[in-house]
Amino acid sequence: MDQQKRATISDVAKLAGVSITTVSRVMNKNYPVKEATRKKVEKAIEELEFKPNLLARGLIHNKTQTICILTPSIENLFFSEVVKGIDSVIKNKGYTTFLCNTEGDPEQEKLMIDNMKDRSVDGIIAINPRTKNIKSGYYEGISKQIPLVIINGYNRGIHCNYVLNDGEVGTYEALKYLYELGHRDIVFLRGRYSYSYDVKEDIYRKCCEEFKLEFDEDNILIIEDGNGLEAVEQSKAVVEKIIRKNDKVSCLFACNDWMAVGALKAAKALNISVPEEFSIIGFDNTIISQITEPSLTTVDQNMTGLGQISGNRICEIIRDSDKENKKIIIETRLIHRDSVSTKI
Amino acid sequence: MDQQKRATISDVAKLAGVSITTVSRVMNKNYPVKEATRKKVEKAIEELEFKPNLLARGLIHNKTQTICILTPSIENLFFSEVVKGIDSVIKNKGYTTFLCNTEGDPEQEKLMIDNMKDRSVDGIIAINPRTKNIKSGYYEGISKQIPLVIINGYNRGIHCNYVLNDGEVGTYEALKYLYELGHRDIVFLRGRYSYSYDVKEDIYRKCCEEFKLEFDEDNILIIEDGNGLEAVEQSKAVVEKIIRKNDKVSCLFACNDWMAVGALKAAKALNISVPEEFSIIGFDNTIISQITEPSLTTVDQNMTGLGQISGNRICEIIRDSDKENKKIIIETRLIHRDSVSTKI
DNA sequence: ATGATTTTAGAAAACCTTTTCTATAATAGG
DNA sequence: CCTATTATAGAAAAGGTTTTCTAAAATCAT
Repeated sequence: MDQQKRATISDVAKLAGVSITTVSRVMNKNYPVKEATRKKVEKAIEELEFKPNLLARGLIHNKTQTICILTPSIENLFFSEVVKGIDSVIKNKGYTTFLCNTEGDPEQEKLMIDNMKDRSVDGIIAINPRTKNIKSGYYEGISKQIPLVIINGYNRGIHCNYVLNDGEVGTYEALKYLYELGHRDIVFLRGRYSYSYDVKEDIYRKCCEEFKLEFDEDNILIIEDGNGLEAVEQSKAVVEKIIRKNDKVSCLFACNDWMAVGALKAAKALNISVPEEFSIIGFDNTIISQITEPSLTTVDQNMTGLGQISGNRICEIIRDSDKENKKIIIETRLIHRDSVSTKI
Repeated sequence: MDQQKRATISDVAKLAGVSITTVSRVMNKNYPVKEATRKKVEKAIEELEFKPNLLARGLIHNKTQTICILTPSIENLFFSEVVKGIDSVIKNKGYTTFLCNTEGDPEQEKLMIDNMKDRSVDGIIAINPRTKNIKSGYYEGISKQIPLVIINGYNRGIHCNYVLNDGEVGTYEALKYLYELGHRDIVFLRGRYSYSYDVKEDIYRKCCEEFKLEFDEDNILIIEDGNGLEAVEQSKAVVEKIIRKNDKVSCLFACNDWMAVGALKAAKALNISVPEEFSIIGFDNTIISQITEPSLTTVDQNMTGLGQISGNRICEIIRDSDKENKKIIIETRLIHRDSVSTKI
């Protein structure tokens, strides 16, 4: 490797016949320099292709123009869409992103944040961080040391900067929609381990009351893994079972699109047509909801927007350090596609 | 923000009553230190929760324990799967990843690499970089300055470290499979701008000769955007057109799963059943191939493996700098699902 | 022309480590 | 007991920048 040594500021100074101080001033335009001197220096900079060493700069300012994105799994459509949103805005502000995959492990989450502190990142955006670390106050502590934005991890009483989508309203509207189409026996399908599922189940229970539906605990289906093909398989299994068991059920609300796909596959396996005989609503509006046959009616979370807003927010926090914490809520929106029809 | 100042090495030295040199030696264990002194120092380190500043360290060694992953679009399933693979191996070797989204723009690609050089990353992994930058020799130049691995961008005569999947064999096997099932009029569907599509088209043309198929230039379909919903829409349009126009065609080979989904949708729109009346083979074996109805027969690229091998390779290159370039080829594998049947 | 003020530029300290070189203390060998 | 060697520790330089403080040069007012 012919690592031809990069020119340093003193190389430039020597070539231009000035001091390094002057070169620095020409680079940063933060102090007047006589026109003639500037020209000389600029010529030398050009000639040597001088680019300042960002590590040295970071060492002085204790700023690195880097932001860390913490995610449970980058290969999940939901997260990668959010990451894209974040990246698209902070890039324009001169930041570069460190990506940390925690694999959903609370301990790794902490280790990685430690690592990021050691690397002097300017801010951290944690996407769906583990509830455990939020509730324990860990994040609240971090938030006092370093600019932090938490996406989808709001906990009452824990003071941090949050950006989250309104899962409550989204769920309510989806359920109400089913109700208004005449459905009375609605299956609710969720994963076991996420705060967002708890919130949705809560709304489901409230809706049953509000709409005076005959509540049946068995209509709440729980699977273990909430994402990916595992979620599809598991959902398929439990949905097949409930349909076989209870022929009154005419529709299903799934906490995310994966689960909805599983439901779709269950219906297909039982030779039940969607949406004519069975309606399905998903959540997230990931790209898969447009690929299934029929396409999925689902609740849009505006994931890119979630990312963009978080990106802007972290920059704000970095800029004027100690403003008070904020909780920013992104609206959801029911997307009508082909997996829902009126109750016959 | 109560950025309580982190302890520095000299704080530790002062507290322990030794020189900073000694503290450094205790930290790095690269020089003998008397047991009693070590104890004192270790106690001080613990007490002050001292963690060395990685920027300062990087400045000296010109190593930062960071690796840059360059990708056209992280929200694309294919890329995010590869990223996950890379991340999983380099994490264990103490590296942290910078993520750069180029949005497929050759100029951004170069800017970001510049940025990464300024940040003194230890190595760069470029996933599906733009052909233009490879052919122009740009990457060959970079490769001489900094450890570099190119995933899926092999170009004969351009000397770099490559990791790639065997698109040629994968394509050949898929086409041969269709041929052996009795298909004689095979549509080929590709995107415009990627080298990997060129490779596949090449094989397609060779297969037509080898299998003595009646070659028809019109059976090569080209769409503009190769990925995501755009690819689905565009594919649907062109496939509908070709089926309408030429009723002999009985099957289609798509250069990736998105395009295959588009073909699936086209068939659906024309009320042609897959696979009974029309067979479709995709490429990549992304998760969507298991979600479509029917599920897609496709060529598996082992994306996680691609990532893992690239991660290991970059570490090797970083370690012993100037070994010769290597080209590592990952095998592909035809995955049989439900979108292909014998020609009736 | 002289002194006061403003421009412009450089020297040196600072940021936090690592590493080389030097010096002292401890041990061994005679 | 004295010298030669080894074990241990510190001072200082280096890495590349920014910034403060000081000094010289140029401008202005009188």
